[in-house]
Amino acid sequence: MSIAERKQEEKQEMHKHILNGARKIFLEKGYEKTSMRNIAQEINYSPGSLYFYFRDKSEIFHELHKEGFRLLLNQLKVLEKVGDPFERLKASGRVFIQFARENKDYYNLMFIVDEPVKESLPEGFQIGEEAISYMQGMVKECQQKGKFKDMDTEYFTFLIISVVHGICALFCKHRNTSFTGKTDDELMENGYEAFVALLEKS
Amino acid sequence: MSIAERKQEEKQEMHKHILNGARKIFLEKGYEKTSMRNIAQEINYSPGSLYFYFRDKSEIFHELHKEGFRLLLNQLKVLEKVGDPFERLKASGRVFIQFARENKDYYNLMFIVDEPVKESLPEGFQIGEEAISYMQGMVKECQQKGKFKDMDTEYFTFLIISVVHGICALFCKHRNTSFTGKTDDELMENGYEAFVALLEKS
DNA sequence: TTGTTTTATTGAACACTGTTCTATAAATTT
DNA sequence: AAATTTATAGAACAGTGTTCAATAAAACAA
Repeated sequence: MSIAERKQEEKQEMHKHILNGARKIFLEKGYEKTSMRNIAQEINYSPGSLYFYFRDKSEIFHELHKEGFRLLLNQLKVLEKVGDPFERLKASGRVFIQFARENKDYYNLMFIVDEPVKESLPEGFQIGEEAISYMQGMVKECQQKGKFKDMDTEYFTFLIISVVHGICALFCKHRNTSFTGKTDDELMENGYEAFVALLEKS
Repeated sequence: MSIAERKQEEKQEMHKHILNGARKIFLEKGYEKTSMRNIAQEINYSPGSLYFYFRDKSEIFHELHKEGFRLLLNQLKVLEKVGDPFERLKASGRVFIQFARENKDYYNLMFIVDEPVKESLPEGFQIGEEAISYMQGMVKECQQKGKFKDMDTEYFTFLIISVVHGICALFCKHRNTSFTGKTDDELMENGYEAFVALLEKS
């Protein structure tokens, strides 16, 4: 089975190779403006060959989608050592926002563009559900320590996610140019800190 | 100049007629999946003729974009009679969320899809800036009455917009199916009320 | 080493897209 | 009645995602 193994490895390498080309183009031009021919050209392949490795364009995109989540979750992982759940919760929001700022294109692919998410739901957004229950776990911990006692756990979790996503979504669409004299970074950071201040008063 | 006037009116009617067909298709299928041929077919016209009335596809879309804003602003207008700025602010959020819920497709066209916004910026997002300064005005009023005194006006306004938009954006992408046992409506409403509760404690 | 079967790869083809342009018909003006 | 403007249609262009038959290369069987 040595040859079969090598074959499989080669196929995986080609898989990665396509993904590398696709990532570059996708992050450069976004989903809609990236064509299969663009990707093929990037790695000097024929367009048809891509379909030997991927079902369709959305499957390629979806791999990158998952990649983005892995990246984000890795950055959140360093917060595991933060003992106090409220501190951890606050820091999670900061890390999330920082991720969106530093990886605007990934964030777009992960949370804004929705073309291919619909079809590939089954295993597709499981990782998103994990993220939600991760947040919900932190909120519960906080509540066990006396914070946000009078809040419904689910609604409150949904609110927190909404706040953070709202900040990032506005940033990604650069709809926030209307705030004069403040940079995007300042708005996101201080906007979030305003929310933290509200939480702390609660 | 009577004939010229009639001509102009006829042209405006055709303009509207195209817009009506386009609105139907756009709201049915979204921006990307709507083609000029779809729109032309809807009103039994040739694709090329659309370009006699509109520069391109994005211009048609942009008219509907503005239409959505007019709709939303009309619904917000009824809140003018609410005297207390904090009550008005809270109600504005509710109206906004209700608008997104009842007009998911418009909301998508207005705040999520970004294809044509880039090019048509000049007069294009002025209406968005107005909305922001409207919000900021309310926040200022609240502050003059002693509410949120220790908050920076701009950041706090940005936060509020982020909260509301975040809730609506999650709803529009139905990314919130991961919350078991709660409907979208419940999540949006009670998620927002959780935020209101935070504001009231402040 | 042959012949046979998998495995990859290509490039043409299909049906679509937004947009442009020419030809033409209709309406208006001269 | 002739000339001119206005409006419409439909073909054409370059692009899209995707499919498919032909083919080359590699692996396996004899």
